[in-house]
Amino acid sequence: MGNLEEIQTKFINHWGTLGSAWGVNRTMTQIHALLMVSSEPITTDTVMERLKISRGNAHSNLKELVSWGIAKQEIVPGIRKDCYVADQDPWKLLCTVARERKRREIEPAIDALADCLQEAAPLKSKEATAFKEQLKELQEFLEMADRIFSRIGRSEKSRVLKLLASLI
Amino acid sequence: MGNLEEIQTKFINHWGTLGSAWGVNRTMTQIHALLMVSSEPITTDTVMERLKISRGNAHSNLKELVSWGIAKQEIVPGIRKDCYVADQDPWKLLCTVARERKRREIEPAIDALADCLQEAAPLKSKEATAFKEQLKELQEFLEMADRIFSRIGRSEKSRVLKLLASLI
DNA sequence: TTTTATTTTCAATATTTACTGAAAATAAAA
DNA sequence: TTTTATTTTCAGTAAATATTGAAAATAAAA
Repeated sequence: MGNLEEIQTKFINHWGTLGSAWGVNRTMTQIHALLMVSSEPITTDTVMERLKISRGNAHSNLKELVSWGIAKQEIVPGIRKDCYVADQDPWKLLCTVARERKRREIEPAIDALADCLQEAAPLKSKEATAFKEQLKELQEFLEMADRIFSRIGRSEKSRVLKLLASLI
Repeated sequence: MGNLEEIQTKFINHWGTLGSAWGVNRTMTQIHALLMVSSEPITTDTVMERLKISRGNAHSNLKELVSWGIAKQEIVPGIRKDCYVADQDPWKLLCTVARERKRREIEPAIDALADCLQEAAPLKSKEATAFKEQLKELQEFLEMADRIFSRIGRSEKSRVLKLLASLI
C-alpha cells in the first residue's frame, strides 16, 4: 500500500526498463516518464530530487529529450529556472520517435546500403550476384520501413489510431 | 574498389551499427548480417574468422540469435561442426523480432502497468486521479502495440507486405 | 558595477556491458 | 576403452556508456 509518489516511482522505473530494452538511456526514459505523469512543468531540481541523480545527469538527459523532440522547455511566469514538459499523449510520442528514428537511423542505413551496392556493382561472380540480390531485398525492406515511419511521423493521433487499427 | 569480402564486411558493420541503435548487441547483429549474406550454413569458426572475434563471443551470440528465433542450427552432412543459418528474408526477420519483442518486452510492460494501476486504485486525490488517467492512456497504447506486434508476428511475408503497404 | 541564481561543461569515476581465452564438459571416432 | 574433435562455461579483463560534482560560463537582480 504505497503513496502516490512511490507508485509513480515504480512506474518510472518500469518505463526506464522498457526504454533500455529499446536502446535508450535508462535515465532519459525515466525522466520522460516523470514528465509524462507530471501535470505541471518541472525543473531540473525536481528531476534531481525525484530520481536522485546529479545535476549534470539531469541536465544532459533533459537536453537530449528536447533534441529528440520528446520534451520541450516551457517558461513558467514567476519561475526563473528552466521548466520542462512532455506531451502526455503516447500517440504523439510514437509520431515523434518515428520521425526521429527515421531521420537518425533508417535514412543513414539506406545510404549505407546504396554505397555497398554501388561498390559491389562491378563484381560479377555468382556469389557477388547473390550478395547484391540480398542487399536489394534489404534495401526494399528499409525503404518500406522508411515510408511507414515517415507516414506515422507526419500523422495526427487520431490518424495513427485509424491507420494502426486497420492492421488488426 | 574492394573485393566481395571487403564489401560484405562493410555491410556487416553497417548492419551492426543499425542494430545497436535499436538496443541489440552489435556483435550479434553483425553475425546476423553475416548469416544473411551467406548462401551456405556457416560454422562458429567461420564467424570467428570473418568477424575476428573469440570463440566464446561467437558461440554465445550465435546461441542468442537462436534463442530469438532469428537463426537456427542446421546439420550439414559430412560436417561435424554445428552450422548456422538465418532466413534471408527480411520480412520474416521482422515477424520474428515482432513476436519476440512482444513476448519479452511489451507483455511484461503491460503487466507492470496493471500492477501500478492496481496499487493506485485506492488513492483518490486529484493528482492520483490524473496519474491513473495517464497510466490508462499508456495501457491503451501498449495494448494496441501488443496487438500490432502479435498481428505482424503471426503473418506471412506477403501478408505483412500487404498490411504495411496499406499504410502508405 | 557587484552579487546572486542558474545553466552548462567536462575530467574523473563508476557502472554496465561485452569479450577473451583457456579449462571443463560433451560427443564422436578410433 | 582411449583419443580426438567440438561445444560450453565462466572468471578475469577490456571497452563502452553513464554519472558525478565541481568549476566555468551565462544571465538576471541588486
